[in-house]
Amino acid sequence: MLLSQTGEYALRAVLYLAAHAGERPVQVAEIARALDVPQNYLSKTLHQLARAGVLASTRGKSGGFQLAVAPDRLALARILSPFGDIEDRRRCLLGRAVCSDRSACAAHGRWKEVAEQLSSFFRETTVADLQQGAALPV
Amino acid sequence: MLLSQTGEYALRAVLYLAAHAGERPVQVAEIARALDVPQNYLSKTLHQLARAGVLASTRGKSGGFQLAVAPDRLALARILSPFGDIEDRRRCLLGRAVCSDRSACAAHGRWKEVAEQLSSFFRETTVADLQQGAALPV
DNA sequence: CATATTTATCATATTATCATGATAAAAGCA
DNA sequence: TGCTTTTATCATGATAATATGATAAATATG
Repeated sequence: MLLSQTGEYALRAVLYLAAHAGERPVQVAEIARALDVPQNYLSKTLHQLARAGVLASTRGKSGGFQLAVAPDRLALARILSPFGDIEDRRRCLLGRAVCSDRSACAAHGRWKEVAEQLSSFFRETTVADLQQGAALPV
Repeated sequence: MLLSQTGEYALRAVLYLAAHAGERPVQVAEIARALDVPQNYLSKTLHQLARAGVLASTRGKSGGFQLAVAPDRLALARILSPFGDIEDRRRCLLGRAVCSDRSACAAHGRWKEVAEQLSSFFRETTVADLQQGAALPV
C-alpha cells in the first residue's frame, strides 16, 4: 500500500480522535478496539505522535490521548512524518540521489508533476478537510 | 521511497536494456555493473521479468536478457506488476477493503483524484516515453 | 497513603524485504 | 564429447517493519 502500515494506523487513529474530540482523553484500548488494530503497537505509535506534538497524552486514571493541534491546522503530512513517509516519496522515481530539472533522470520530466500532486495532497489536506467527507466509519 | 527497491531495480534494468537494445542479449553482469546493483539479486529480478513476458532470456555463451516487448508498448505498470506495486497503491488510503464513491472512507473524496493520477502515470507511461527524456544516465 | 488505571518502555517474536554464495542446468563451441 | 559461459535455482543470512507480552512509571481517586 502507499502508506506504511504504521502510517495508516496513525492516520486512522488521529481521525478517530478528531471525530471523538471532547473534554476527556480517549484511551488506547478504545481506539485499538474501534480501529481493530493491535493495542500495544498502536500505543507505541500514539506515543510517537505525542512526542511529535500531534497528540497530547495524559497518564493514570481517566488518562489517554487527545489532539494537540486544531484539526484545521493539522496537515496529513505532519501526522505521517514521524513514520518516514511523504518527503521520501517525492524523491526520484529511479532512486537517484539528485534529480532535478537541471540534473534529471529519464523519468523526471513526466514524474515530477505526479510527485508534486502527491506531495501537496499530504501537505495541504488537513484533518478538518477529511472530517467533512466522513459520514462513514474510518 | 515510492517503489520497492526491487521495483526500482527492475525499472532501471529495463531502461538500460531499452537503451542498449541490439541484436545480442545483454548479460546480467554488465547490467549489474552499470546500475551498481547486486548481481545475484538482479539476476532473480530479471528472471521474474522474463517469466512475466517483459524480457526474453537466453542461456549459455552469448546469452543474456533482451526486451520481449517493443518499448512503445511496454507500460511501466507492466514492469512493476510482478513486484506487487501499483495496483496495490491505488487502494484506499485508510486501508479499507472496499472504498468507492458509494462506500467511501473519510479520505476518498479528496484522495481519489490523486490516486487516479498516480495509477494512470504507471499505466500510460511507456519505456519509449522515458527514453526520450533520457539523455542522462539512468 | 494505597490502589486501580493508564501510558511508557523494554524484551522478544514474527514476517517480509533485500542480499549473498553456491550449485544446477542449459547452450554454444572447440 | 567436454569445456566454458551464462541463466536458473536453492539455501541461507541480514535487516527493517510489524507485532506481542511483560513490566515500570505516573496519576487520579477513595
